[in-house]
Amino acid sequence: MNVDNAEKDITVFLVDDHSVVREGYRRLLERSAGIRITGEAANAADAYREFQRLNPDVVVMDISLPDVSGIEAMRHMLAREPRAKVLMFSMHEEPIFASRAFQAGALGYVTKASAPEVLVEAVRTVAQGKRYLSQDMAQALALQSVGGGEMGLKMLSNREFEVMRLLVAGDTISVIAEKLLLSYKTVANHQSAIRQKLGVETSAQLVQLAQRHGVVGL
Amino acid sequence: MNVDNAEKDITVFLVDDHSVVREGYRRLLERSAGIRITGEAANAADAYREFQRLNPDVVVMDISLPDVSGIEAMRHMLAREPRAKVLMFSMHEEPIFASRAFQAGALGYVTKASAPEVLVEAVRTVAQGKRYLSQDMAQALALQSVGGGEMGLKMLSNREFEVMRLLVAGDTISVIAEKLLLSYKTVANHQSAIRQKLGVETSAQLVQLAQRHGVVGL
DNA sequence: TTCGAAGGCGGGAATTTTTCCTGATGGTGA
DNA sequence: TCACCATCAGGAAAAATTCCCGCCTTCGAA
Repeated sequence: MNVDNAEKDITVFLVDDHSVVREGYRRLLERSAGIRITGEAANAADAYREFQRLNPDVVVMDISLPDVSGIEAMRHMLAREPRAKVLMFSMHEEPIFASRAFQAGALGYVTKASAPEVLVEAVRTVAQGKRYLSQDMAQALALQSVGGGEMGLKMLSNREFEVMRLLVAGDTISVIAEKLLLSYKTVANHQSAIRQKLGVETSAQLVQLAQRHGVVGL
Repeated sequence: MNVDNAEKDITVFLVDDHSVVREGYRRLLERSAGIRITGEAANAADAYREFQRLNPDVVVMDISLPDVSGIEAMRHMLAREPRAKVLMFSMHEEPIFASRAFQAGALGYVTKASAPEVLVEAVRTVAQGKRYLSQDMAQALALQSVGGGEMGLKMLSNREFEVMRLLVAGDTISVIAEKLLLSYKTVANHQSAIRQKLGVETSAQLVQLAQRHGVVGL
């Protein structure tokens, strides 16, 4: 924290809806030399606004946010500032989430189950503009691509995937429309497309399929 | 530990599988006077062993653990030491979790979405042997009991239960009607009754509720 | 640069599903 | 016996879903 380092400090912006978890990030990262927390947000809307104002080196973003998903929030940021470096930090161990995150432009993906040092390591790596993938996730992703695994969910577009997750979570069409700022009709149409693409007839089947592929929470 | 403080400090034992989250607990609680972290564990097995050794005043336990659930772990502890004070700290906003936690003997339940001070407050309250329930959860639990909510699959008639299982299994109304030798209308009407009695709006919610109650296989 | 494919959005109309109300039947316990 | 409830099912109305369409925007290939 002396002046020499100040210009080299990596500024980090935290996005997570659980304040206790943010405390955890903060403590871990601030204990590491050359890393400084420059701000926090608990939801996507705040995150986007603060991100523009602070222009941090790295955004550490949880996937599960109260309003829209962290992946959506990241997309939003990247649309405005394509050089933003986003590190996704999620409780989801399922490779599909990492896959989606990278596809949407994330530079890194780390699960919360990882050792604390992994997060620090990931932040440093991402700050340099390099990709980072935690060990366990790399393993899982590799196995997935080899095994050919879950054909189904891959054919969903981003929007469809988003809608599917909320449907599986139990949200009604109306609630989803509100959350995603879409019309009821659009969401209903997405739902039809999802059912068709995945070849399911009932919501229960959709839930089961999603659960088999590990798309459980948010 | 000198004698003066030892008898006044509240000793807290943390159980959570995410180390970053444990850091968050630790930071928050240690910043509060009169609270001391005496140990940590990342899974139920370790938690149980350490609990016996350390005999802390309060156990702060996450519900989601890698091996068995935090509720099971708590049950285990209470079997050995009925006076153990366990504060459940979970990401689940659904009242069913709080309900089950209290039923199993928890003294407190706080969601991770709560403000940090709430956790500290809860630890102090629980340490005194008093129950603690976070504001949002109290609200949800109250509404649930008033609204008749998901008191249980018990209020379903035999026929309704039968239909529910098939619905959860993914069968369409038509298929169920065939299997049970009923008219489409009858099954559809049963479905309506089921939804109403269980207080769910979507099939996905129904599946989740059924799964929580262990109606998974057949 | 132009073109076409694809994703995303949402309206309209037809169709299907769900809800709500009603009545009939048979069993059960007070 | 009688009240009650589970079960079954039909009709009508309401809601959800599907299928079709058109309009944008983006993006990569020609």
